[in-house]
Amino acid sequence: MEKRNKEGLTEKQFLEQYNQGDYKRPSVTTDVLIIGMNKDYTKMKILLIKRGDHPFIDCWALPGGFVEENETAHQAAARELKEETGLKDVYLDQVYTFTKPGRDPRAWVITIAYLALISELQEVEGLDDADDADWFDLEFTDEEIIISNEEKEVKIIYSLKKKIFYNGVIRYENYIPALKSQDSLAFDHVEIIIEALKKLRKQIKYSGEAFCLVDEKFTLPELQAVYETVLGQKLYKKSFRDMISEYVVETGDERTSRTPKGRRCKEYSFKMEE
Amino acid sequence: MEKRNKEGLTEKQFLEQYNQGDYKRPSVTTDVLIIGMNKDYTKMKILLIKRGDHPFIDCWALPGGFVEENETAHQAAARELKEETGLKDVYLDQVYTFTKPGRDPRAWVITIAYLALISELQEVEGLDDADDADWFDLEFTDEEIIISNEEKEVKIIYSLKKKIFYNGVIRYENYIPALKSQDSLAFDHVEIIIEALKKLRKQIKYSGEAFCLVDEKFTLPELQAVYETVLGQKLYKKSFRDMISEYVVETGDERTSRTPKGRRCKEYSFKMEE
DNA sequence: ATAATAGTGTCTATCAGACATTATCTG
DNA sequence: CAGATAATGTCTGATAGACACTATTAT
Repeated sequence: MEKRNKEGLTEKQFLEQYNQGDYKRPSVTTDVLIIGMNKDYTKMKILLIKRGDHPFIDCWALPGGFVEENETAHQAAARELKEETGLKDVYLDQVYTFTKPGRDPRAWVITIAYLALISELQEVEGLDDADDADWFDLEFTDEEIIISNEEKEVKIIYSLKKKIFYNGVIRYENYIPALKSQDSLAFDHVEIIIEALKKLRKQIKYSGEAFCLVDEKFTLPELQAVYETVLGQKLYKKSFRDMISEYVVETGDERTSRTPKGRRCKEYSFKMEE
Repeated sequence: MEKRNKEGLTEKQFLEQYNQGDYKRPSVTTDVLIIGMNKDYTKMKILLIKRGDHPFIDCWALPGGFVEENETAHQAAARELKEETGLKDVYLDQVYTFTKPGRDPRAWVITIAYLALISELQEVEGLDDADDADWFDLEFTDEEIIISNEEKEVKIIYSLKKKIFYNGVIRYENYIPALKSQDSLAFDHVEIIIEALKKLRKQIKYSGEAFCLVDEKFTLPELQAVYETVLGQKLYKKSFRDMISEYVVETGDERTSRTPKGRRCKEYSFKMEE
């Protein structure tokens, strides 16, 4: 015996007569922060595309696109990642959903931000509505965030100010960015980058995110360089090696590290457990 | 000199002629998992409402509602929380955005899930499209998740199976729920509860979420009971007290703990730093 | 009075932080 | 050969885990 609602309709009847009403609906996009390392692991690289149309024409922005009805946001982000870099099956994680009214001057648009980590920078070029696409150096300290590409003579700088706010009785510190350069990022994309980096830094010590940023085979100086670059601080070599020793295994080979003054040393790979 | 796009339009002209196109857009809702503790801190309580219409008629669901154009999702969640419990200025945190196609049989709906923590259970009643609203006991172990209300004779049980999957080279364990009881939750709300609890458990040790679940003034046995109930495991008293000692301060008073066989002991409050 | 809880003391194992030492490689 | 990096040993301090002990309180 099927249940009926107050109007006496079965679920099937209800769904047939259902109409979505005239609630206003937002467009939903995903924006993807794609992070890789430069050749010697001293800097993070992020992929940006240059906008070819209003709004924020000529500004650099995170790659992104609309979520379609028959896919998850994760799939949309993976599709975007693949379109831009050709990569698939890489680390891709939901970061935060940004919903501030007015964040897109065209219309009501919310975006689900994703973080992708890749071990090798791919050649990229502008597509679709993008005039250009390229890898940028990313520096993130307590004082500022610098996104630059020397070749293209672009240097985007935001100064950061810590602001304390409360969630219930819990105290948080948040970075408030303020543009310092001529060049700027489109939309609220600085905030997306900040949130994604905060999350990456929080997780890299206890999850294995760093392993997504090195090659399949790596040396310990390389792996340590990745940790140090992402965290923005030096680590003690011995402590670092103790910490990661249970997650790595020697390949048996030796080679020269890609780190700045790297010399010949043992090569490792990620230890798959059980 | 204002920038013009390829059609020769200024930004102002562009925005005037812009139309959102016929991309299909989803409805966007927030669902809020509101967690409190029972009187003796031995169980978590969550607020559910009983659906009065299709789909999932007569099923219990998380309170939630549409995000409106002039507000953030956080504000929408706070509004929902206030409508249901009358509470404001409590802990409220974004958990995850759920976007699986078909998660709502009526239409394309994505939901931004929030977690709210409160220190005192409020009287609730059904409103709007809800026939009823009430607090449920929540038990969450590695094997199953049980949501029950004796008075209403409702007992919802999902068994949990751990599934391993990979994100890049990183290995994750996830719970896959399977309904075991007659009663069930609406939509994908079990998954929301699972995600929110996972996040709460991860954070409670290193952030101060537990302080949002006790009264302003509390005893250490009470605070420890909250940790143990949320984490689903016993903690050593001495280690626990060492761990939290820097975050609490004696009020000078003494009183009887609300824990099961609690006796008279010192009362504390949360230490606001600097 | 009894039994359980509240509150501390102590010991151990672990681990990050901090140097130091030796071996090895690059230029 | 010189001067770095690679790899490892050792010491210290902080801390979670694990017991044990005393004092206090509810019944």
